Amino acid sequence: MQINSVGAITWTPRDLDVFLALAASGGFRRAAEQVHLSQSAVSGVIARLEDSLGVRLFDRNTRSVSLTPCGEVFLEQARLLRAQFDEAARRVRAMVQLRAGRVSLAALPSLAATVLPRVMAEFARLYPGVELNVRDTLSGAAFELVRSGQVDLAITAANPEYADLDYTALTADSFVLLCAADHRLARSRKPLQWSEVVGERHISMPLPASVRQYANAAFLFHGFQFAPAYEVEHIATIHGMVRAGLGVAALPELAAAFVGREGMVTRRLTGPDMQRPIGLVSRRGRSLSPAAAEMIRLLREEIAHLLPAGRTGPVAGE
Amino acid sequence: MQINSVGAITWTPRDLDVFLALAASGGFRRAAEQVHLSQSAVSGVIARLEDSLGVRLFDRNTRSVSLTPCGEVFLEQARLLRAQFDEAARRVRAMVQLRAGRVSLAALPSLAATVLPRVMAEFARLYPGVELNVRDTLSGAAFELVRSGQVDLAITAANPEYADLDYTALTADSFVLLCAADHRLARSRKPLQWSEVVGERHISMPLPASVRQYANAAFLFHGFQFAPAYEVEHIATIHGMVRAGLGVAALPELAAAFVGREGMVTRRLTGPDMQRPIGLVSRRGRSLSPAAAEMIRLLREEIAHLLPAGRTGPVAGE
DNA sequence: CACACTTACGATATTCGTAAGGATT
DNA sequence: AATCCTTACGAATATCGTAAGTGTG
Repeated sequence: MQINSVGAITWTPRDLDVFLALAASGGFRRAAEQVHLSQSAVSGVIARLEDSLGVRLFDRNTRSVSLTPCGEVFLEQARLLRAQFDEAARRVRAMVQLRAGRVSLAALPSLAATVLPRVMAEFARLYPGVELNVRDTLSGAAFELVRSGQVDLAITAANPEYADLDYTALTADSFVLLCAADHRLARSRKPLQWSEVVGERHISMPLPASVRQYANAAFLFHGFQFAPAYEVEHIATIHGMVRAGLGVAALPELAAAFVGREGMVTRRLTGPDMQRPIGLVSRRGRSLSPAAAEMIRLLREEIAHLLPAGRTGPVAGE
Repeated sequence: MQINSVGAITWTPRDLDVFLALAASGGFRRAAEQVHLSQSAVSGVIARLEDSLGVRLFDRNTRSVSLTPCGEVFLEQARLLRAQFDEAARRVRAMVQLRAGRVSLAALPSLAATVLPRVMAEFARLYPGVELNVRDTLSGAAFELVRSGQVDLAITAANPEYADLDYTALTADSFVLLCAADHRLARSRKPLQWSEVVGERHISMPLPASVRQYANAAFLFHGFQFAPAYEVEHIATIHGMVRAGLGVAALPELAAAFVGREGMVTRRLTGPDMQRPIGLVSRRGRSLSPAAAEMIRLLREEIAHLLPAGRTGPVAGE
């Protein structure tokens, strides 16, 4: 009964439920049952509520309980508040349960065009509520996008320049040679030595592409300058040209894995290792969204499926 | 660290403030200062919050604290929630402080046209945020409107038929006679006996009006049948007709008080008391809105001002 | 080595339930 | 006379703060 100076608001969702139950049931005892409390507890909650607002919220008599005009106003607000509580919890839980959210990632074009689409399709099928966002960029740009927070994740070749970012290896991509089915080198399926392919007409990508950089390095490692006959931007173009017999292509196996196989043959390139390390890049110390974590899981699964067994180390012949 | 089964949500506005402070300040110690708590308390609040949602909301390291993706989502929700809390308190308080709300009342036409407008103007001036709603109705309708909750309040003549409603007397209205300034009865200002006015040409209202009912009763009380020469609906019409010398009018003093005085004279009608009890009607056991309570206060004030001193009892001659 | 979050533990405050009290129909 | 809300009081629970612990830059 004392007229306090309208204390700070400290209502819990529970208090609101009690209020709503009382407003709905029109009786302290009935309300108490609904919320699994004793009447006296309900009475206490209501008293505190009224105290904190400085107004009587209910007109009580022994027969019935009804809202005062202020109570009506508060009822409206309490409903909104309750809904907002539920909404807050719902949103976060939807995100945790992968029913909502967004995952954005950057990937090397050679991966974005090959392994990634499968994973994306699977992800979209499993989690239709999650927005999916992919950018196919060169390796440097991928790192930058992660660093600036524009993407959650990048799947790209390792790069020690970006030591401030977390890199976790996924696999190491060995090179294969892709050639037309009627090509001379297509007669056998056995692994090839790099020296056997140096003299061919090669089709590759321009220098900024990691595919090309690793190819250059591989040739250099064996004492040759890599001078491709053609330089094209897209993996699909390489594919078409190889099939047409314009030349052969030395490609990381993940980049070659999904080109249509018809009319072409891939042969493993062995010899001193020249592998492309592929991994995931994310901001150090920042946790990933549940959706991004799940995307990683699916990626790992897909790659494990493609490159079975202990295929993270050097590649032996098939 | 234990993975609880995502407990029920029991966040207080305080918890939200702690969360918001931490998100804004990026440090437990700084957040603790902002909300006047110890770091450990802040740590505890955040831990409980994360526990209740089943997700980590912040990435912490010794140097900095930053929101996780789920934390970002929760931040958005927490802001809305906080705003909704404030809004709820604000709405109710605005109502208590008469900065918002609505008061609807019914009044007898004879009052609605005379005393009420002044009070309404004063109310509107003092509390511009409060919506004002008046219906001028006959006595019976006024009671019905209160009973059905369509108006908060009625100001009308007492009626024992509506014993289920609260009636609190405001005043008792004595009758006065209104006549043109050049009328024979206007020569004196002294109180009149009812017997002196029986023979005049009277102007009154149709039977349903309480003004007419009380006039009938007054005449009957003195042994006469009241047979007005004219019956008109509106007080302003009576006013015009009286001034034009078409007749005189026996009116309750509140109903006569505000007719323009020019060209007319009022004389008190004394003799055996025949007063019209005027009072406030509201629903029994239902509290009034702060605005309605204030309206009552202003009404009382205005009436006390009009009918000074102990003028609630029988009316002596001026 | 310094700074900042986490955990442990004792003190405090709040809340709940039982039971008695009071008021209204 | 019955019903229902309010108040009082003891018990349980939860929270806060101090202080020590741990990990990171």
